[in-house]
Amino acid sequence: MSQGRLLDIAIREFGAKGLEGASTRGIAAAAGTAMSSITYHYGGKDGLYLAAADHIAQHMAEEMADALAAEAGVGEDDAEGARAALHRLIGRLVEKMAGDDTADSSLFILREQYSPGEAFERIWAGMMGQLMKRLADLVCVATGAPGLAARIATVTLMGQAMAVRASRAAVLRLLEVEELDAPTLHTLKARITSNMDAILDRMVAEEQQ
Amino acid sequence: MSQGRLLDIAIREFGAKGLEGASTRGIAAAAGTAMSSITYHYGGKDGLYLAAADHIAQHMAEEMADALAAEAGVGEDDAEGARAALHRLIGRLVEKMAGDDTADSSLFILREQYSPGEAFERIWAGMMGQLMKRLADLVCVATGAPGLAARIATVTLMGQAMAVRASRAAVLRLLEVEELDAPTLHTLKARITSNMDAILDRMVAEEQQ
DNA sequence: GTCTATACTACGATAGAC
DNA sequence: GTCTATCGTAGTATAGAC
Repeated sequence: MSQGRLLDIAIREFGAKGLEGASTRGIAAAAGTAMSSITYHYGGKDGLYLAAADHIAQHMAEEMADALAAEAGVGEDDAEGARAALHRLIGRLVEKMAGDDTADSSLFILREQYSPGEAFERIWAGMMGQLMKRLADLVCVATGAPGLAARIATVTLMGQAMAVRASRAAVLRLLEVEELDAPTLHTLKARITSNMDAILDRMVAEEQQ
Repeated sequence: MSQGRLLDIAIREFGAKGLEGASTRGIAAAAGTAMSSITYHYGGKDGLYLAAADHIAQHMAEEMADALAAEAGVGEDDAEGARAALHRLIGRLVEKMAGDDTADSSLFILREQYSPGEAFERIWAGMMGQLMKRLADLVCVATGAPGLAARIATVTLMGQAMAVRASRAAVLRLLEVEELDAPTLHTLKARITSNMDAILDRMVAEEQQ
């Protein structure tokens, strides 16, 4: 029995039904194993839930690792370098949010944010916090805005990337498409990139006035 | 037994655990009534779920009704009027998303968008679709951008407003606050408003070039 | 390590008292 | 209309075979 496969199924089930709502029987059955193997490997339902959170954090860290590493060299006063780094990171984020493979883990995270517990702690510590703080630092360097203003702007940048994931069905309805096809995604990415430049330019102007 | 109160509790439970995960026993107990009264009033679990969706649609329609009505008079070529209307509508949306009273229904809607069914149909038809299409029309008038470009821009505007709701815990962590207090919310609203102007200005420039 | 068997609790639906 | 009682099913945990 592959533990990775069991964790993927657990993420899907916990994401869809929550810790209480999902059943270890259902998860075990979907993974083609006995329920008691969950007890053996993870100590029970709660242990499986935390292991699922760790699995998400690890997977996301791997997905963003190269993108984060590539931007590690941006200096304190390299505004253009910071902006280019933001373009790459937000662009990567939009692609991830648009892809189908983030659906299950996104729902898991969305729910965990609704009532944050130990699982959110691990996801934040594992990857999410690192990424968001890095984005905020880059906004700082790109605009010269103070920390708090940069962090608030970061929230609005991330929100644009997350819209296609959190509000997928509504977005598809509004755009009158069946799925997020390549041309639509390309147009959306271009819009978000252009928005980001417009926002950063305005923040630079606000700092200078 | 107040049916409104039962539906509020149902929205909370269904939002947290999903249709399968939530239990009619738990919902009835929280509402201080017998489980069989759900069967009597709504025919069963599925009926209660759809009634909860209708309740959300009705409540949101009431909350946004005056804001939508006030913008109904914006003409076809009134770019400034359209921009002012966008400011008011998005501002209202940010406040709603920041408030605690949208937490339960937001989670219900987020989950329903993950695997849309009859319940999403009703929420979209009842309010959400109307609001998003109106926003897109206003972006059209404000920028002169064609329909598809305006709808895609609308997605990015809505995303900024929804970030504080969908990613609440992460936002609080990044901003290093315990809750979304008035000064923080004010700063965020100002940022989103300013972002919107920057985006719309850029779209106007893109159309003219 | 993975399975079956079992004990106990909680689920949704329904029938019927009032 | 709202309640209690009951049925069949499905849940977690655990013990123990292999």
